[in-house]
Amino acid sequence: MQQTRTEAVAGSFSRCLGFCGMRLRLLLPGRRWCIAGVFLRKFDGDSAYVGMSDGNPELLSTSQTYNSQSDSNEDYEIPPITPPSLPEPSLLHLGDHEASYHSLCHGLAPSGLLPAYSYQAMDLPAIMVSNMLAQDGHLLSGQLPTIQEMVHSEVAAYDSSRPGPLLGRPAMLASHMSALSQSQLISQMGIRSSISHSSPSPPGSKSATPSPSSSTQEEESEAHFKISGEKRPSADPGKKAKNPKKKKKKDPNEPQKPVSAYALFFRDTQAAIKGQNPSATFGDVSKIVASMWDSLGEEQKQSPPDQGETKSTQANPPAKLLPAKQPMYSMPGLASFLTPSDLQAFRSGASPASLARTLGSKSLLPGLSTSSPPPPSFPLSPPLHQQLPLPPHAQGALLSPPVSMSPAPQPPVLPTPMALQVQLAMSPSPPGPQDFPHISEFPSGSGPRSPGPSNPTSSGDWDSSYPSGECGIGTCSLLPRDKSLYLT
DNA sequence: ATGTTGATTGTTCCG
DNA sequence: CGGAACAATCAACAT
Repeated sequence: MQQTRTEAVAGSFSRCLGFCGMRLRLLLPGRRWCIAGVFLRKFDGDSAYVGMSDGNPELLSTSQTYNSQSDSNEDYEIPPITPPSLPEPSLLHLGDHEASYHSLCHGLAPSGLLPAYSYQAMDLPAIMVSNMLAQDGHLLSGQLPTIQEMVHSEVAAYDSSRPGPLLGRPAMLASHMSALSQSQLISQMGIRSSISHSSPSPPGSKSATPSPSSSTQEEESEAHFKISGEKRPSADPGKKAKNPKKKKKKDPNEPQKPVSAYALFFRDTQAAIKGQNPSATFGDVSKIVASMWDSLGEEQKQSPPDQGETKSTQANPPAKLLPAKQPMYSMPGLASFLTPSDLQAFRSGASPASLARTLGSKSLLPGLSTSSPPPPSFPLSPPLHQQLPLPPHAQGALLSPPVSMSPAPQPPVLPTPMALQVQLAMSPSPPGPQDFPHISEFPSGSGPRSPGPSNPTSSGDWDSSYPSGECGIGTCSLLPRDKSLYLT
């Protein structure tokens, strides 16, 4: 079964003709190919979204294949998988985000099938999305659901417009949640966070008490209770006694302190983790997040946690750097790309520590420390984590199978243009030559890069299309910067 | 101590 | 008394 499904997946959309930085070239069913300029993709097991070069997401549906080949999509038996050995840190340095793609895209496996673990990864429910920026760089928060929403609601938004494949099956994997590589998580988050932050408004409006008044709290609170009819917290019974001092009521009017970087990180990450592994408890998630956090590297942690959110920081430029509408804290979330396997790794005890090690800060922050990227030693059969940052040409060689494809532009599934969130990430602190010219190209959508004309049959083509630099660390460094953004 | 999320529990009010 | 609405608490972890 696994194979079957895997195959389906591979056949449907995982032929990765090339992947570089934020661009993904995919071979679609019907021999069509597309360049996903940006993306983010969401997998709910049946489908994947890929941001198209034109900024519109492309839905790659695999459901047909699945259906035809498997009895029920709903119940996959996914045996616990042992994640392939984690890649060397060095391998990760570039590609957090590639990692996720690889899981999907490395259709190059000898058998043409994706490794089981890959398939599992795809199976996971929510992964997702990102680049919520409009082509012009505006955040699409209003148009696209936040990641969290997507994760939890399982893509409701998309589903609504798309009958078919995209059903999330959140619960399905709970028990099998499998391993996610930290790197993937991180990379995913990187992309995603921007989204989530775009809609800062806490969903839980309930707590969002707009405490109107601002006088003495006590009085106020009392008045509030009276007026609203709500009950004031009566002397807490049992639990409170337990830890009475734990929470003292704080002044509603009191300015909120900046949330710590870790908190933000947690926020972004947990959604992804949960999405993939609904059954994960808070404790589990917390541990995972902690591991990931560790993996991020001290360097970043050291940065003052006053992110953009903090007003005080506004003096700092992140805001300036970022496109207008960008949330200050636009660290791309890892969340979206979490793969089950990653979680599994964590859960399985697969030593978070080791993971952390693996994900050393450098891995995550290529841009920052592109330093010693040992030659990619990733296995031929690339396991899950083949996120390696290969030089463009190298990637081309590896990733682009000789496939002939005919250009076939596909109608964007989503109304909302996906944006290159990357821009955001990049804009802030460009360690290198980061003007991603190509980015500007993409938005045009119908540009040359688009599915049409170009006939990316050969890696060379791919390469030529995209300057080597793109795949280089510099480009990939976008993700890595995620954390930095948090910390910014 | 505070923050992260989500579930649970406890409290109060109303019909 | 049951239901609704809301607040408080808890979990693990980092700051």
